Parts: sequence; C-alpha cells; structure tokens
Amino acid sequence: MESAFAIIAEPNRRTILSLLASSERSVGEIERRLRMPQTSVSKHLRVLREAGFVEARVDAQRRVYRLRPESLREVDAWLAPFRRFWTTHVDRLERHLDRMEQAARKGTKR
Amino acid sequence: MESAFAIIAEPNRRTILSLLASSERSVGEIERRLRMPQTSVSKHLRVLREAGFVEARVDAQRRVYRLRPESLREVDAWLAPFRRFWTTHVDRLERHLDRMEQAARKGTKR
DNA sequence: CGGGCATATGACCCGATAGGTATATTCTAC
DNA sequence: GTAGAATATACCTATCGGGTCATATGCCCG
Repeated sequence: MESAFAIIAEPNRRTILSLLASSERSVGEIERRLRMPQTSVSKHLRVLREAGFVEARVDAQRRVYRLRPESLREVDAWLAPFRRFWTTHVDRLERHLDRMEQAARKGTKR
Repeated sequence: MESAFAIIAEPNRRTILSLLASSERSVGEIERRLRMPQTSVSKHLRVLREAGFVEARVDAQRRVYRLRPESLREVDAWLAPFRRFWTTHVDRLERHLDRMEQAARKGTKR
C-alpha cells in the first residue's frame, strides 16, 4: 500500500475521508453512517492511519478520527500539470495570482 | 477497473499520463521513454483508453495516443472539498506554530 | 507477394488485498 | 471484580490486476 493513490483507490476509504472532511468522528459513528461492518471500518482506518491520511484521538473507549490532509496534497500536486487542460483564461489569472502570492510569502515561509 | 481512482492507482499508468500531458506519443515512443515492455505499455494504454483517459489516432502502423483530460476532472472534483484544509487551515496553523516556536526560542537560554 | 516492423491480444502465474468470521484488547459502570 | 461497550487484530479465502511470454493482426516497402 505504497502510494496515496492506492489508498484512495478504495471506494469505502474515499467515503470515510469525505465523511471526515466535514468533521471528526468516532469509529462507531462512521460505522453507523456508512452502514459498513465495524471490522471493515477499523481495517480501513488502520490503512488510512498508517498512510498518514487520518489520526486518532483517544476519548475513553472511543477513538475519534480526524483528517490529516497533507497526504492528499500529493494527489493534488500530481494533478496540477493536467489542470491546464480544463482551465480557461479565467483560471490563468488565478494561477498568476497564486504565483504572486507565493512569491510574496517566500521570505516568511516555514 | 471501475473508477478513475483505480485507474490512476497504477504507477506506470500515472507515468504514461504525465508523459502524454506534454504531448501526444506513439506506443513505441512511450515504450522507449519509459523503458517498459511493449506488451505492458499496450495493456495499460488499453485500460486508459477504455476508461476514457486517452484516445488513439491511427498513423500507418502506429497508434498515436493523446490525453483526454475529462476523466481526471472526476478526481479533481472529489479533491475539491479537501482543498480548504491546505489553502487556509494548514497555512494558518503553520504560521501560528512558527511564531510560537520563535517566541519559545527567544525565551529559552539554550 | 513476402519479410519485417508496430501494436494488440491471449494465457498463465503470482502477489496483493478486501471481506468475513472469530477473537482479543481496553475501557466504563456497577 | 464482572459485564458489556467500543475498537482492534488474526486468520482464511476468493478475487483481481500486473508481468511475462507467445502469438496474432495489420501495415509498409522492396
């Protein structure tokens, strides 16, 4: 289970991620909202956790999972070169502004 | 091989797509540039073709493949809800932590 | 026409992985 | 401590997808 792409290839995992995008959830909540067996949820969460997509907070007997979005940036970054295919001149302006913003922040980053 | 996500889960297919992003190529060109066996290239191209990621133009004995980017928009669209995490959230948190770290360094005598 | 190039297809093997079932662990409440 | 909850893990199995090898198809050119 190397790449981020392999992780999100699984539909249930994508659903879990989407659910966590709105707010953090316990395993039981995920289980009920997505109507999938608990062991399956736990397994997918483990994969997501080990790949850095989510992290868990302990709350008594519960584990509350929340998103860790950095991993998805890899996917976003790979996608970047393709975006020019479906963007128009309007988005060109946007990219231009993005670059200017980045340049402006260069000195203060990290 | 249902979803676009499953398609791009394969590293060689991603490489092929990236290559085609710069310009169209014949099978032989892809084969040589990526140093992978021809049958393998053909198989991946078939998968990509049937999933709508690429299309082929016939040029004598060659097939010249070019990108059809619409399929990738599905991925891009799925990613959209997560983008707020790294366009606002993370940067703000990062800058916040940076300031705290700097302040902490100032205070300690190390 | 025949040979050789470019590409596609088919058959087989193999490793990875998701799902299911049963069980283990950890915590709470009494 | 015990019962029962919430969650994790082990194990098995069936499936699926990629690599490779052999072969088929189609096209060009002499």
